[in-house]
Amino acid sequence: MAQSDTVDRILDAAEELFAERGFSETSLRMITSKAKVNLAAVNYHFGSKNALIHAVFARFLSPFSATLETAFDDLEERCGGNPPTLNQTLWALTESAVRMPQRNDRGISIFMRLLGLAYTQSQGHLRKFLEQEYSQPFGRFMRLLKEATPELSSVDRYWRIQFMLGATAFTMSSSDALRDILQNKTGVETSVQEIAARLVPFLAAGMQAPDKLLTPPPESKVSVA
Amino acid sequence: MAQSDTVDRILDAAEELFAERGFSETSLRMITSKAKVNLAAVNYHFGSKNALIHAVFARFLSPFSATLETAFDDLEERCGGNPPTLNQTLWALTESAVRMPQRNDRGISIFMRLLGLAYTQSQGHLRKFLEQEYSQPFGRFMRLLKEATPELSSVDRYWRIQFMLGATAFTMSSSDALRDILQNKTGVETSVQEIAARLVPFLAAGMQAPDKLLTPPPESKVSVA
DNA sequence: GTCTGTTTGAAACATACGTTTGAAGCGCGG
DNA sequence: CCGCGCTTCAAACGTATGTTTCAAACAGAC
Repeated sequence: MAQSDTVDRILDAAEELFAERGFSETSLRMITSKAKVNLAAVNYHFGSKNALIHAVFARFLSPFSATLETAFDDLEERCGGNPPTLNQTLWALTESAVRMPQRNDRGISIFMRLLGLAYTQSQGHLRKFLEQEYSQPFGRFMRLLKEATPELSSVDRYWRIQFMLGATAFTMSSSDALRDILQNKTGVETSVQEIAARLVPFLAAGMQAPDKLLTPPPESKVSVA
Repeated sequence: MAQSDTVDRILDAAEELFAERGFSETSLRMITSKAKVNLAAVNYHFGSKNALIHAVFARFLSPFSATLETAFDDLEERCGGNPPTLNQTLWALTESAVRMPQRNDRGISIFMRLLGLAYTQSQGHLRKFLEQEYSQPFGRFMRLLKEATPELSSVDRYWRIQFMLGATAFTMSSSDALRDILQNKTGVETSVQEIAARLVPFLAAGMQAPDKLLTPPPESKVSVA
């Protein structure tokens, strides 16, 4: 291709390997040999391994971020002044993720897994990069969530958002494995879209759970060993 | 103490470092220098780094597993034949975790964070170790969940359990950080117990969400970039 | 006190990593 | 054809890792 396809081959290989093995556990040598390029190419084109990680994220996060912004625009316009509901907000998010232009059939899975890893493998530099690069759509999502759940105290909302993020990031980060397990056990095939379709109602219900509900642990006489 | 406290010092240091940095990112040299023991001591007493990781888990998972079993025994006895409710089951679990005999004040946080990491940093050997070592209480928990949610199809239940695990593991694995953020933003202090008290209702509500509820994405005209 | 098995200690080993180097190869305008 | 950017390549560098080695220190039994 026009602009040296070496850089794309590296990004493709890195994306896939990062997704299936994590960042620290993936060496530049694995990446370059999978991409069939010279080892030095990574440092030549990207500067460092960390910069490569950033580039991998930027490649799919930037289009996603744009798609998401227009989805939120549409949503807010459609609601004309009234704040969108929780369900609508969550759907706008998952729809944007699912509709992303894919490089290949596993695109969505990789995308999800990488996002999960980003949250999970607390690589300081990655977190910083994502925060300062994509703070706008993230902040907007938070604002929409806030307007959609006015009945929650901000502390309650804070924790429940963390729970949502957790359920999402975790599930998505191992969606491939979970799908395979289910497939083996029951023969049921599951698409990422279906997982999302099950996840959203779960999240919405949890988010709107009756109350802090400080259920006293029901009279347990557990004798601690 | 009697049986060389070297091994305990190593376990203490390893536990703490693993919890705050992850497994691959923690070197044996960090561990041994924090524990003030010789580098070779790890390989002498445990055999390998992986075996050390297993030992760290076994040290708190075995008592926990025992505590959990008696909690489930109590619960089932108290229900006399009837299957315990979802709330009861979840509470039995979190109660057991919280009531664990602690080595120090941060014990619970470390415990939680390690569990989160175990699920999250897909170290093949760890997963295998945990599966074959603690399959019994885990399987029992699954059975209780199944009996507490007979209205769910097994596929629905499967996914919702994953969502619960995700919310829990993720939240717990970063509970320290999340607590600090909230503290800085609002000045509110939060104990692990309080997090659990907020998490359980969230999980229960999500688990019992109305239905698969295949909400059609509400008429979006998103133009994908 | 001496012997024996266990534990510690300092040093080295082999390997893997991210990164750098400098020469070779390439495409292209002059 | 030459010369000049950009890119590729093989090789090396420096560092960090997990693990091994073997001698010294130790503790308890006789």
